[in-house]
Amino acid sequence: MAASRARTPRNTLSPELIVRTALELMESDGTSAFSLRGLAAELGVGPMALYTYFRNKDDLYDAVRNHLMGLLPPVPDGVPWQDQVRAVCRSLRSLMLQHPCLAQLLAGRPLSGQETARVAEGLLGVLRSAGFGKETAARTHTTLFTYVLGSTSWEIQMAAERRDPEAWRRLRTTMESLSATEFPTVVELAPELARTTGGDAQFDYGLDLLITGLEPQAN
Amino acid sequence: MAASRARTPRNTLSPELIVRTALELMESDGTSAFSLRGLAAELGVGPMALYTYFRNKDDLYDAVRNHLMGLLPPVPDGVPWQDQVRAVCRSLRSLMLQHPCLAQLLAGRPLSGQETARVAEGLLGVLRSAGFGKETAARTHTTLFTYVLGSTSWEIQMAAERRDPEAWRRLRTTMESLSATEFPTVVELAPELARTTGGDAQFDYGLDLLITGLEPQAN
DNA sequence: ACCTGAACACCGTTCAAGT
DNA sequence: ACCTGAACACCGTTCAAGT
Repeated sequence: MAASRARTPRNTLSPELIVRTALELMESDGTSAFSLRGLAAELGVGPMALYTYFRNKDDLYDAVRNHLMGLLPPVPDGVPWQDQVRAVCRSLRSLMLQHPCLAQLLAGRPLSGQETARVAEGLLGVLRSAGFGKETAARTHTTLFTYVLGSTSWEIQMAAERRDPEAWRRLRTTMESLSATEFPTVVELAPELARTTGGDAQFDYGLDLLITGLEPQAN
Repeated sequence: MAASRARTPRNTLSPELIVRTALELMESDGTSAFSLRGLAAELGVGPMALYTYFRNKDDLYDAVRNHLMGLLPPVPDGVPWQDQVRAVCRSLRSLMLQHPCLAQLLAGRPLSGQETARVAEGLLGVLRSAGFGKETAARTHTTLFTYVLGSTSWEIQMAAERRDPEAWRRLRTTMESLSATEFPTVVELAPELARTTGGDAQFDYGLDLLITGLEPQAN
């Protein structure tokens, strides 16, 4: 909002500045409220100035996602493969929690860019070193990646819901209106369900289930 | 497209007709191309006619999701709990594959409606009968649900990518440009990775890992 | 190359009005 | 109640033009 009046002088724009500002905007106003026109206003330029650096909105989205994926830490060395897998999955999850727009950018856009390959490389390397076969390593990578994506996206979604009073009221209303004869188990487990929509313990529970299932596959 | 010229007479609209037409439109033209104005045109009415039945676009989205969730088959009886869990998860997955918009409707909208509770009831009932504790049953439900959501959304995304020539070309270019020294494992496992982005075998692999991990929890 | 300004073809939604 | 029509405040993107 700060610079939306002042005209930014020429040659001060750059891909990095645009990506950084886009990210800030997505985080302050929400991913769905993001627009190229709003970004241009924030940067103090006309909407068309952005087209010098990005071919279209999706191209910018890819750049933001690539930037975020570059922030992932390297895989830790010298620990059992189970802990390496845990570390990679937790890193991705906490990056998504820090930057909620990443959930939409990963799920809603086709794959591209070197940075996405870096996650795959880290995880696949761990699995291969642990003795997983080629096909099993690839399958395991997809399984772990989609588990992290799905569970963390859901967690972000539920957290957003809790902040939106209207959505939260509707959810409470639905839960309370559930007939105890038609939905006995949901009604009985309502408190437990409310407690297990997210958080580290919930994430680790599912992750440990997967890792336990994986152990026979290693040699 | 058929009725976009003719004026539909009064009192022929209904929530059911609107939801059904919306679903058809999302499946023929893609979820992202869907608009209230396009839906109204298809129904042969003005855009504002829809607001008699739905408070806004999100309200219509919820109705479409609720309609789809109502199509889920009941949990099979008289088989081991592992097979019941498998059946519930596979049902949800195949419903998502049949109606790709469901992925976006589940991930992008807050929870609401009785139909979403039906899935939870089915799965939680199975787990409780198998001897899972309250908290463990709730945790397991969230884990299984987010696994199905994440893996199937990813599969749908990858399938869409394969149909889009531009996206597909970019992905191939990225994969081929990966340096074999920086990304040795990704390059080595490229064929396996391409084969394991989706399909029944990939889905069941992850599901079986989870179920294997769950077995000690049952009594 | 870098950026502007006007214009096009869209959106969801509000408001006042008609039946 | 059911629906229309005009209007508002937006979009992403193209095109021609300026520096």
